[in-house]
Amino acid sequence: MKKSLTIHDIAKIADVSSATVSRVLSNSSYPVSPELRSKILRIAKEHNYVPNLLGKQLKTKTSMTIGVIIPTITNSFYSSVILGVEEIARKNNYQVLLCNSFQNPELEDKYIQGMFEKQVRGLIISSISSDKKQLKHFIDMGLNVVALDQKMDMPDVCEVDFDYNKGGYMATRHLIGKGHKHIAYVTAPLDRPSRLSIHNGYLTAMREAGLEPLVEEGGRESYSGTYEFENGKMLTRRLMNGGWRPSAIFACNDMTAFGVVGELAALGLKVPQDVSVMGFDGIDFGQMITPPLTTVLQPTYEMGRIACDMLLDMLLDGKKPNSGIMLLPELLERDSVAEPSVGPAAETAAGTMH
Amino acid sequence: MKKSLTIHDIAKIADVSSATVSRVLSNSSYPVSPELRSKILRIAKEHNYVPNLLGKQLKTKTSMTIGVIIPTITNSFYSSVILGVEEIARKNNYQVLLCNSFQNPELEDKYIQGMFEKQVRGLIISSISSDKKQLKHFIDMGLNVVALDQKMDMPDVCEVDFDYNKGGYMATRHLIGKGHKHIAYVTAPLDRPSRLSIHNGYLTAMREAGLEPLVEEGGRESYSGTYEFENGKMLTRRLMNGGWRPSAIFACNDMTAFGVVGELAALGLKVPQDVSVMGFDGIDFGQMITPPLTTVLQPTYEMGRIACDMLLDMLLDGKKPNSGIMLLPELLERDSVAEPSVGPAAETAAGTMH
DNA sequence: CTGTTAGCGCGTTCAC
DNA sequence: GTGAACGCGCTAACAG
Repeated sequence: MKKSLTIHDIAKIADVSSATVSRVLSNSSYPVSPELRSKILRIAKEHNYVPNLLGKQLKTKTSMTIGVIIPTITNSFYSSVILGVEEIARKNNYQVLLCNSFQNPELEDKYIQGMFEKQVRGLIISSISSDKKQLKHFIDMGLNVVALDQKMDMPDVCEVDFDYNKGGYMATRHLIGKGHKHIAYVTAPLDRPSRLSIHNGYLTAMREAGLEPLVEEGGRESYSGTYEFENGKMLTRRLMNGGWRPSAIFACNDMTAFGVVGELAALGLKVPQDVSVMGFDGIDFGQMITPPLTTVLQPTYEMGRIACDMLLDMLLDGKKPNSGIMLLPELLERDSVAEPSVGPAAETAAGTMH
Repeated sequence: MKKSLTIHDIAKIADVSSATVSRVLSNSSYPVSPELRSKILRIAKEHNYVPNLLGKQLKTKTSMTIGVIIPTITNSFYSSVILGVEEIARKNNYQVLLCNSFQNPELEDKYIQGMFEKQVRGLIISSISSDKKQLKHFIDMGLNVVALDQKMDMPDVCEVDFDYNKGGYMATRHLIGKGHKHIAYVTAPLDRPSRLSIHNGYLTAMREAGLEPLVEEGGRESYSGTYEFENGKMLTRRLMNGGWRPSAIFACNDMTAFGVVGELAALGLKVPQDVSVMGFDGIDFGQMITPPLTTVLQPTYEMGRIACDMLLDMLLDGKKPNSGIMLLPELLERDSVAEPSVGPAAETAAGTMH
């Protein structure tokens, strides 16, 4: 195993001081004569010089890396966000330290500590931890934080948010606009701000239209990877066995909507002829099922890019950008929503109007 | 912004030397009297001491972080692998630096260089770069590498492999066992070892059974996120317009299979009654479509865990484990494959036998 | 323009 | 059992 060179080795070979070598190799603006510069550059290249950033970082107190903490990378929402984060990071010569917290607060804290020890001073986090004490402490010590997806409500923490409320409202309005009156909402547990907001949007739209809402809420979630899907199936079964048969079902996310579609098929019901289905998220897989899923698009990649941009602004300029940003939803109209048929479901609906 | 303490600050407060503080706080085996030990521990805790790992790493020449380079995290195959990698890393107090190469060799090289500069000495990589010169150099300099998914054929590089060949063979055998004679294989470009292997397994099984193979190969791929799906659709269209109508279609991966299923539906054909479809990968979404996809399971999470274990072995013991490991495929029987019907497709098949 | 020197925070000899 | 002193690789102040 070959030993790697230091600036001192290069200095010795070039017969100059290590300071000069440093000035050249670190692209310092400090003046160095063209001859020496090219000579040092040549020698460094010849010997495959690779700088040891630890030395540099120790001195300059900057580790060119940012941390990202998310629940789990296998959720395509987050993997897409990360792709955006990494793109911006790369363009600024930063690297990304990835952590999956599984929504475990202790793990989350441990990760933050570990990153701070490595002198990471920029963090993008989708946090669930209710106890912000530790994070607060690190922020005092110089950590810059951008919150993603989940609100933090902390001073000095920038947020990249998405208008879940409006998304829920838009989706419901779309269904109403198609003529639906019996619109059910199926959701994972309403224990997170984002879910509550979508739910709220749904309720608002229903109320506005003078329609009676019907919400089915799932049980405690697990990280099986198919929880959402199973939840969608289960809630649909419950829904269709109830007396109040919806002509449209709105799901809190696309994976849950897949479950809804699957269960509807199992019950012999056609989408969208018999029942319309609306998702939320806009993941790629939505267009791969039959029929392609009508849904609300959440600009995940863009969220990642923006979050990283904000973080780098904080890191470089030391200035805190406008406290936050709110991204807007967009309706992705595909084929899983249609006007209610004049079948039994619609007739029941008409019946309730008298 | 508060300033963080160093061991010297702690030493001053405790009225001892920084050496003693270091010995206590770094869990050194060096003997220190119990009184001093507890005193130092107490003071460190009271003052929220957080070690600066850069100093430690500079001294000990070990950065407790491993690098992972993959084509793109949005591919659920890789995100699942990474989850496994990170779990093992975390249990060993390592952290993960994530890079998406988009199969761009220059980006790949740049990332490797960047990591090496940060003193990362362990790398898990799914490389596409044909020019291994740079990597070879870094290995000489002390980089430990585990290749994932893509063979590297380099000495000193451990491989975690999957028996794609056998997987392709098993899938085809399964179809044959169900009574299919007209089995087509649709695939993304055969430009990667893994794809060639699956293809090979298919050919072998067909040849053994005295059946005529039919392969449809897609055009150059992009990273649109839905390339595989579109490719599956396109190839299916081409296939069903041809004279030789298959009773079963085997796709090189699940996403492509989704495209096959979707296009078949668009053509008015039912799966599996009219045409059977077999996927490859075993991603979670496979069970979320209708009908649930029969496929070959690739133990991605396990691959990640094993790769990371191997890497840590190399890193800690300095020893190179047995050069590689090969994971075996498993058939995941769901509902997209059935016996061929006695419809037109089967009759045509029978016809060719005479 | 160039070199000398002094740390960054930590671990580790080597004396005591 | 403890402390003083040195150095990991690099940058930045200062002097020339």
